[in-house]
Amino acid sequence: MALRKQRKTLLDIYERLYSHYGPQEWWPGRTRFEVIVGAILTQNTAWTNVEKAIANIRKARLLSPAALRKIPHKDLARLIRPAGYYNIKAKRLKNFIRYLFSNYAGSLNRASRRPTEDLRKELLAVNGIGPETCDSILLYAFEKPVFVVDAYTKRIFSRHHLFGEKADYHDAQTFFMDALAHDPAMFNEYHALIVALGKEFCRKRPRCGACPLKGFKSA
DNA sequence: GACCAGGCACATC
DNA sequence: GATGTGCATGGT
Repeated sequence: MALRKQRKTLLDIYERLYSHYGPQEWWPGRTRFEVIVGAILTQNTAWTNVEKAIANIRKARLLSPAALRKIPHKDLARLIRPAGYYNIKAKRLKNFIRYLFSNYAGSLNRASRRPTEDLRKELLAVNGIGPETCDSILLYAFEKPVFVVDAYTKRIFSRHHLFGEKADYHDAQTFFMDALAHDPAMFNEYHALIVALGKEFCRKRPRCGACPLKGFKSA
């Protein structure tokens, strides 16, 4: 009963966002590998800065696991400079690459055949890949049915009292995954819509203005 | 010039 | 287990 209400609330919000923003066509990356690189580079960073970093890697013709494996840390750090935290992110990219080669011979296709739960555990064990980056990779690179929670999700849903202010990542994720069908395409669109809404209206300092969730009442 | 962005690991209490 | 801090560029 409570779950049905939760489901209706979540679907109502989804409908509002979808009719306001339309399809988001995420992730903005051309290949699986590019999606993963973006997922790491966008940690606490504006996407416009990530685009510059990825463009630099592409221009240097290094946007592949094998190429990034060979390039020295220092050179990689220089290329991704616009994305900020470039030293730590270069290390994180290298950590992922090392994992990919030692477990899957550098093949994302091989990795994608692994059961979701196993893949999730492995990714979380890579230093520099936390819950959001991990789930972004699972959903957007591997099309696994995993709901991605980010700062906007927590902010928006706690401000609307749909879950507590101190709900952690797993609490928030469970809120969606318990109530919704496990459909990767829908999870993809929902998270992307939340980010679209967040960017426009729900930054740290909210500016609700013409927010499509204005006046929203949960079921 | 302050504030913020599609986090994460690590130190300290 | 909770809370604080470093990591850094570029846009508003």
